[in-house]
Amino acid sequence: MVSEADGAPERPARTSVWRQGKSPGRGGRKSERRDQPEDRSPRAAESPDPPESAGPDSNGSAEPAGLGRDRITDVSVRLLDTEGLAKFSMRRLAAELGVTAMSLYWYVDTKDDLLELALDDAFGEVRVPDLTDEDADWRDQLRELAAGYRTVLVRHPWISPLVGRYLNIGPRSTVFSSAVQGVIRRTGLAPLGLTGAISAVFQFVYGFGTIEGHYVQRCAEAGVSQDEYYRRTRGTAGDTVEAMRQRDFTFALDLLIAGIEAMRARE
Amino acid sequence: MVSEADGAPERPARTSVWRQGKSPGRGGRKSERRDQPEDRSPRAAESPDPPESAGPDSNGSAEPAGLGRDRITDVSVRLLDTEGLAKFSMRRLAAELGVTAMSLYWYVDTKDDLLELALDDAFGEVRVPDLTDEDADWRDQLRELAAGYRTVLVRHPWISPLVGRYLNIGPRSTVFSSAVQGVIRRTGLAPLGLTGAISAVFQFVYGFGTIEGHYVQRCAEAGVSQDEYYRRTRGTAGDTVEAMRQRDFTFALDLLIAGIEAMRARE
DNA sequence: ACCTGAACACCGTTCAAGT
DNA sequence: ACCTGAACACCGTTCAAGT
Repeated sequence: MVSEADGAPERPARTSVWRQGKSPGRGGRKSERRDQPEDRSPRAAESPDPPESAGPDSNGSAEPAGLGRDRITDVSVRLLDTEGLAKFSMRRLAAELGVTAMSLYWYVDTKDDLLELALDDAFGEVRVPDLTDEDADWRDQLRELAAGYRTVLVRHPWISPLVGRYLNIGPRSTVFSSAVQGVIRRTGLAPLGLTGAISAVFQFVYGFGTIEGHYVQRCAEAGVSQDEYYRRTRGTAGDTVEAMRQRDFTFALDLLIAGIEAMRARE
Repeated sequence: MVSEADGAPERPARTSVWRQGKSPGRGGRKSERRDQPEDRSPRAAESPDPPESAGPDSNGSAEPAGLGRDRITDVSVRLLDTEGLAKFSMRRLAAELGVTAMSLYWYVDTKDDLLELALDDAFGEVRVPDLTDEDADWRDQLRELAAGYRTVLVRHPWISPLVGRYLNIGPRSTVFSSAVQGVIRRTGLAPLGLTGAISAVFQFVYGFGTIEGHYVQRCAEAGVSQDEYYRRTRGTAGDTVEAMRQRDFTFALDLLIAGIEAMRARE
């Protein structure tokens, strides 16, 4: 929502994963895909849906060491972290879970749905500032949110290409997006400038975190420190990579904040 | 270089495609991959390399309607535009060229190399301003370059995920990067702020163009206008999507320029 | 010099079937 | 309710061989 990149999805983005809180959903045998909003009610199909045996909250301690959507999502995130998006496959994940690939399709309609779940989990890691605190400086809150987003992008490099692939309307993504809007609203910019300012700031953080994560990953794969890698590709040494990067990030964020203040004063 | 997104490459980024101007390169039977810079001189292998029969400039009109790296690259770009990155395969491309997939490997070592070539071609479409013109306002030149980058990102949505995948040191990419640096240098910012300012501006444009391209693509796939799509997903109508977007882009760019001026005055 | 056929080790997903 | 085996239609890439 805030920024994105493309991995060229095969089918138009849908929102099906989020149709029901977290209960595993049947795929429906024929996968009738329509873009009409609300074309299938939560459990309207002809098949006998699960009777929700453990009461309204389906994840007590009742999960009998089985799969479950939560466990599948957790292991997906771990696998994506360690092996990367390119090597992530349903078969590989299933093997990790000690099960065949086809079992996964009971909990998830497609691989894309699974990735949406993992992505939303990752967004849950971004700490959001308390927007009801009227004494807090919006600049500090903006810096906190930007830093948090950057950190997550670097910690989970696979999220960058996914951010643009889906609509990102999962619960945790929504919390993040709302926080972004909330912080920018506190700047005192005129309403017409809000979305532009959101773009300016968070597209920047997205791009910055994306290269940074990529760089870190490349170094790890090459078995080389960031400074060593830099020395090899750029030649000149001098400062440490992390120091240069932190300086650039801070400078750019200060630039954006100064820009916001200038625009606010302009109207 | 200026910004990137990740499609999770399988192997560490190399620079092999650019080792020789544009002559097709043999793969080398065993593909000895080392990261040492300059570990293989242009033509030092044991295999008998092509004798460059048509003189130093290999592409006169001597291409006998065969493949050739240029034609392969051109068709790749066209295919990527029409069918997207996900559906782009060596087999599909070969079919388009009326040849088997394996033929391509005579001209290109890997699919990644091919994508690097296509990406560089796309960067060649960005018009760069005349940086030697001292009378020109850097703000105008910045706006021109930003608009050009945005346009290319939207016209070729597949480049977004590739920008981060490779080093982008092809000839056309290099021209673009140099122009970016040149424009920012003209702002009068102190040297330490230059890279940060480049980040702020071009990561923003990258992110902005990426969502925009994605949105356009999604609408096209759904066979629906942008405004119709917006109405369906957001509900409220009012302004046209293109108008809102242009307003946001302009506002954000103005914000960034104001930010640059503020930072310049600060030192 | 250029191109191919056959093969290897993978994919995501469906379907009918098991318990 | 949950899981599987077999199958379909794909991948990128290698290798030995053709002309």
